[in-house]
Amino acid sequence: MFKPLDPLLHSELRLAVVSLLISAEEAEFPYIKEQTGATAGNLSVQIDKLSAAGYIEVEKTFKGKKPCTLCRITPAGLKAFEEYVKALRSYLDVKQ
Amino acid sequence: MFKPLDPLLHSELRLAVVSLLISAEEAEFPYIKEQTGATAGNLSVQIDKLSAAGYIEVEKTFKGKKPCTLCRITPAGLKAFEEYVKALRSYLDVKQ
DNA sequence: TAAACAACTTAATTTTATAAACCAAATTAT
DNA sequence: ATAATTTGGTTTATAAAATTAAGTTGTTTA
Repeated sequence: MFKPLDPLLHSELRLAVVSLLISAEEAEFPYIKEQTGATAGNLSVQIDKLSAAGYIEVEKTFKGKKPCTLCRITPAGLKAFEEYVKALRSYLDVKQ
Repeated sequence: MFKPLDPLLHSELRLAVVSLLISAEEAEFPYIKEQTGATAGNLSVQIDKLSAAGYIEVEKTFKGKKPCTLCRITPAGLKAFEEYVKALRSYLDVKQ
């Protein structure tokens, strides 16, 4: 009846990050922070979790002298997102 | 960009309960328990939260001699669900 | 050169979800 | 009759998660 929802994606902030990265293909930490309205601490933690799960990849470079954290979606992340959306439909597609 | 998600509905079990009640218009505790696969304790807690928020109404009656907890969606619950789905779209509608 | 800022991370706190334990009444078995 | 089991839950305790607050490192600006 109801398909289980990937707990890693069933989180407002992590879902926003993944959604953003699917659209953007690549984004910097401050940009994600601005777009999601998250605090830096929260975002840092959630990015770590997505990265640990292999849903995104994080590259730490420099932009001139400033550190720059670049994030990208991975194929696994894209697949997980698609599965999540499919599972969600079992909750949302309700004949009223 | 990303609309906030009603935390009361952004929970796997509570979303399942509301989804079920929108389809069924009325359901008993054991039936909801079976359909969602939840434990009685967890379900009891989440039903309380939905009820406290006015998203569902809970009627305690008897079926013969056995207690029977009946749940129904309320107009507020239906509206909240619709808003939630609308908000979710801001995360899911992603042009790949 | 000291204060403020950028870009984070780590640690602490709060919130939330889940599970375990419990309760009361009814049914079934002995 | 009464002891054990089942039904239908609730309450309390624990585990996990999200969020915030504090701290770090290096940089720019006054």
